[in-house]
This record gives sequence, structure tokens and C-alpha cells, in this order.
Amino acid sequence: MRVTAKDIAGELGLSRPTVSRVLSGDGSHRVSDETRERIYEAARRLEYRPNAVARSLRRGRTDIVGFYAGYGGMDTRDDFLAQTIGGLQSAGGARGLDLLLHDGYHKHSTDEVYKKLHDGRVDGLFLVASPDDPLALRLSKSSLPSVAVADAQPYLPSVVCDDADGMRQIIDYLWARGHRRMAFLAEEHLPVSGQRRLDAFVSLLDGRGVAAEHASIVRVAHGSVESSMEALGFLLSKPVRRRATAICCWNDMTANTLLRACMERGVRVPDDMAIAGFNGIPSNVLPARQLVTVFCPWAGVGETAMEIMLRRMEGETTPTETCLPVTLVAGDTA
Amino acid sequence: MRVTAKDIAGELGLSRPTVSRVLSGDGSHRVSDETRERIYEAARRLEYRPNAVARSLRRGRTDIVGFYAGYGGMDTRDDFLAQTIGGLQSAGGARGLDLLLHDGYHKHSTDEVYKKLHDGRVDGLFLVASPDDPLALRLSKSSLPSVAVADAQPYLPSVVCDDADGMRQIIDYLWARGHRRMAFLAEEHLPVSGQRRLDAFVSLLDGRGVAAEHASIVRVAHGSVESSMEALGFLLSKPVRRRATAICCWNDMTANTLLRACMERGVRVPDDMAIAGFNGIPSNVLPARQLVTVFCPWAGVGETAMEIMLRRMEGETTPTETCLPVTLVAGDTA
DNA sequence: CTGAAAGCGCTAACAC
DNA sequence: GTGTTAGCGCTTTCAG
Repeated sequence: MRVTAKDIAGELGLSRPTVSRVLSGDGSHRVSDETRERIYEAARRLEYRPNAVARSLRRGRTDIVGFYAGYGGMDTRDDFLAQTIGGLQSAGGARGLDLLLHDGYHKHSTDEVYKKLHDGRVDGLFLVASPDDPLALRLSKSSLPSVAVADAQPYLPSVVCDDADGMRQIIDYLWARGHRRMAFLAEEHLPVSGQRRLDAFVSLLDGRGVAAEHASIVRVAHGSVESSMEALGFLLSKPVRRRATAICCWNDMTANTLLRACMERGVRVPDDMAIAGFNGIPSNVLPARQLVTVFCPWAGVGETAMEIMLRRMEGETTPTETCLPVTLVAGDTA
Repeated sequence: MRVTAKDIAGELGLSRPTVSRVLSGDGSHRVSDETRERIYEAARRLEYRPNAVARSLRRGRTDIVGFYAGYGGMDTRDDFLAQTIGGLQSAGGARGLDLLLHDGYHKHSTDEVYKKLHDGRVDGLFLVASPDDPLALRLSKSSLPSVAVADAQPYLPSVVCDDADGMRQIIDYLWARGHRRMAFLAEEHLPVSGQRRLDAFVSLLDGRGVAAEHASIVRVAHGSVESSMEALGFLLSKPVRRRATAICCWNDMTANTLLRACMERGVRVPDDMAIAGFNGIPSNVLPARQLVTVFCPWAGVGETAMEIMLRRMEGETTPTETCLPVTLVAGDTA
């Protein structure tokens, strides 16, 4: 049997609350130094370990925050999420908060997922989800403090990278290098951040007076080289004078896949086609080509989100959206 | 106020246990279909969400498993750990288990950390730690089912990749390509898996009758190109006939750093020096050089560890050590 | 088939 | 300074 505060109280002829007061470091009550010492000694001797579950039930607080990524197939293996989670962890750890990674609960309904998330195990929740996910709306109306990370949510405080400005930096960079006709490589389903990059792409080119017809938007299948080959073929099939000279990819992975497709097809980068990415997770591998891209501070997103969460848990009002600055990474692909 | 089972019972003129039996899906007691329906209806209408903390306290089980990485600086950002955690999550999710990422608790004593880990919040714990970490011994003697992942622990069931066989594959590969004198590039502090690779390296070369003096073991600082340059300089300073023609690096990151050092120093790979790594996390970037390395199934380590954990929690006996097979990745660096 | 009683281990409120 | 009482919300006896 596990040792409880009751055992210690019995052992010393004291009452449970006294033991609890000492061992939980409750400063509001004064306890004699002698009693205090005896309690500490007995706790050590009996190897007392307080039960956090009972404490949580009583206090109505667990000191755990949850993390839920609702996207299909998105998990900690996605490198940028791993960075974000790392940021959440280090900022949370400093305040004594641990992080509960909720399972994807993919076979369950919104209702069931909501119940699992808001079942008292966590004091707050970080959400990565599509903006049309009914779960987000549900959470925004609930008493569970929630913060959206990486992808902005309309009804939740959100912490994201500045996609629009990143796109601006890329277009400025390409423009300065003489590119006037650019294409955008998207995927079938873009997350909010991807959609924002695309929107910025369109409106920035528009702002520069580039006729819409010159800005082609092409969709590829996630991670498929074949699909990239097709997209590339499509773009290159246009008459040279109207053909894009640079392709902005919605993220680095798409750009890297496109690079492979270019190699296989014998398209020289950047001479025949310039390529830019978006995300900039530093990797330790020596890359064949240094992608022109934008560095996104994902760990900072996690840290910032945690601070906002703490403020939310205190009942303070928090900004609707926090946009972290991103920086261009010059490379040799454009 | 939050709706509880008591509220539902009151609303319907029933008792708490009846409500609980229906809503927790307790099959042992039979409840009339009518009562059952009324309870479901009321639960829906009042938006009842069961309190998991109270349930856990009563049941003495949380359906949460913990993950603790005790190494300094090691966290979810390490790509292989991210993969391992992904494996834990997908295997655990299938059984309805969520994962609690414990903070590093770096400023705390072993005793305090142990208490935080074994405080009732988790039903089991996955540990990544150095084998001389007193925490591991402590856990092995405790009632908390624990499983070591990635790095083997002497007193805990461990799930790891087959470091020795991986090293054998690399040496076979290098040997077949004519290499007879090899060096090993380690770091100041190697984790168990790294040490095992090193041990295998030494004994394998020994088994092939290569005099120990020909097998140089060099230590570098973590991630430092300068340090790699020095190591390289040291190895190249030896007389040509006794100089190593290939360097086995304890992991891919070290190998990649060494590749950079070779580039900066103008050492041609593999002509002047062959290089092999270890870990093989697939990356989507197009690498300048395809490292000769060994692919380690880290996600599989997580999944397997979870299965072992489940068996342990059932009280079954489990293998002391589970070694997952690794496969050579041929490349152009050797 | 359902209810009454008890208790998981802890802490907050109030007494003295 | 310390003890008494009560209760967080749930589920597991045991009755009937």
C-alpha cells in the first residue's frame, strides 16, 4: 500500500490537515518548528509521495496543459510541430507546467473529442486545427482556456508566424533579382498559414501591377515527386514570354520535392527556374542546394503561446492574434 | 458550475451510481433500457462531461503514460526523439492512452524528480536517461511500470535499435570497399547507444585482426565544426600508411558536421576520406551527399516500447531488452 | 434492475 | 498552532 498523508498523521499522532499544510508548503497557516521537522522526517522515512490526482481533484487544477493537433496525419513527427512543442515545453516547464499530448482521437466525433479534451485533466489547451473545424468553435465557447498555435483560429487567441510578411520578403527578393512572372505551388489542402501565404502572394503581385494571369497557382499532392513533375511540366508548357521564371512554394517540403523533380527533369535551378520555400527549419544535413526561404521561429511560437496561455488562465485579456516576425534566408535556388 | 453525475441523478430522480454505471459503460450491471435512454438524454441536454480526475482518483488509474528525458538538453526537438514520441503516441492512442511529456525538472534533485514522476498522474513511464542516472535505479525498484527507450537501462526493460549490428553492417560495407584502417568519431559524452556503437566498432575491428593501434578513436564537441576540423587534422597528420581511410561517426549529425569540416578543409569525400554516419532519419531536403549510414526505426522503437509497457501494466513479464533491426543505407560518402 | 453507503487522498473553512 | 468537519466527483461494494 502506498503511504498517504493519513499514515503520516497516524504515525505522529497528528491530524491530516497539519501534515498536508506542512508538506504542501501552505504558508497561510503557521506550524511549530518541531512539528514541522517531525513531519518532514516521517515523510522522508516513510517515503511519502503526495498523490497529484487527489490534489488536483481538490484544487480543481492540474498544472498540466494539453496539446491537440486535429489535422489528419499531423503529429509530433512534423518537424515544425516538434519545434513548437519544444517551445511550449521549455516555457511551461519554467512555470512547473507539464504538457499532455492528446491522442488524435481520429475515429471519434467532435463531441467525443471535445469531452476528452475538456475532462478536467488539463488547465488549458493548445490547438492546431483547421479553421473550419467545429472543435475550435466549441472550444472558444467553453470554459477551457485555449490558444491556437501555428494556424490561426478566428475565435481563439492565436500565435502564428507572419506569413504575409514572409511572402513579402520572398517576393521582394525575387523581384530584386529580376523575376516578374511567378507561380505559386500549393497543395490540395492548405492549412491556414499556407492559405495566408497564398493570399499574400496574390495580393502582393497585384500590388505590383502584375496581371493576374501571370500568377499561376498550381496544386500538387503532398510529398509526391510525380505530382511536382506534372506541375513543373504544366508551368513549362506555357509560351516562354508568359512563363513563370520563379516558383514560390507554400513550404520547404514542397520546395524540396520540386527541387527533386527539377533534377529528374533536367531543369536547371535557378537558371531555368528559380525556387523559393517557406519554413526554414534548420537542418544539420549539408544540403545540395540552399533553398531561398523564410525562417519561422516555431520554438518562439510555442514559448509565446505558453505566455499567452498563462495570462489567459489568470483571467487577463490577451491579444487576438500574435504574429511573430520571420526572416528571409538567402540561398542559391533563386 | 460544471454539471456532475449528481446533477443528472437529481434531474431524473435517480441515484448517482445508476447514472455512473450507464455513462461509464459499465457492463457488469444491467440497467433498464428506459432508464438508460433517459440518462443519455439528460447527459446530452445538460452537456455533461465526466470528470476524468475524479474518475482517476477512484479507479487508481489515469490512462496516461509519461515520458521523461533526463539528459541535459535533450528534448522533443531532437529529431529521433520526436520520431520515438510519435511512435509512442500512435501505439498508445490506439489503446486510448495519452502521453504526458514531463518537463526536464532540471533544477531538481533526483528525489524531487522521482516524486514528480511517480505522483499518480501516470500509469507508466518511458525513460530516456544515462545508465548511471540514479533515477533509473530508483524507478526500477518502484511500483511504477517503466520502460527505457532509445538508450538501454540495466535494470529496466529497454527498447533500442541494434547498434552492434548496425556497426557491423557499416564495417562490412567499408571493408568490402577496401578500407582497412578506420577511425571512430565520438563526442565527449556518448549516450549508451553511442557507446555501444563504439564498443562494437572496436571489437569488430579486433575480430578482423586489425591491430588496435590502427583504430583511432577521436572525440569532438557536440555540433562544432571547429572541433571536427581539429579531429580531421589530427587524423590526417598521421603517416599515410598508417592513416585511417574511413571515419565512422557515432551518429549522423556528427557525420554531417564532419562533412562540412571536410569541405572547408578541402578534403575530398570519399577519395581522401570516407565517412559513415548512424541514425538515418529520413529528411526531405535534397542532401549534397548521401551519407553512408544506418537507418534506425525510431517510430518502431516507440511503438514497441508501448506494447511492452502495456504488457508490463498487465503484470506480464517482458523481455529485458528488445533490439530492433536496423538497415544499411548505401551512399556516396564511402 | 436500482439505491444506500463508503471512500479514493487531499485541502479549504472554520473552530478553539 | 492544531484539530474537526466536510467535500472535490466519481465508482465500488453490498443490499434488496
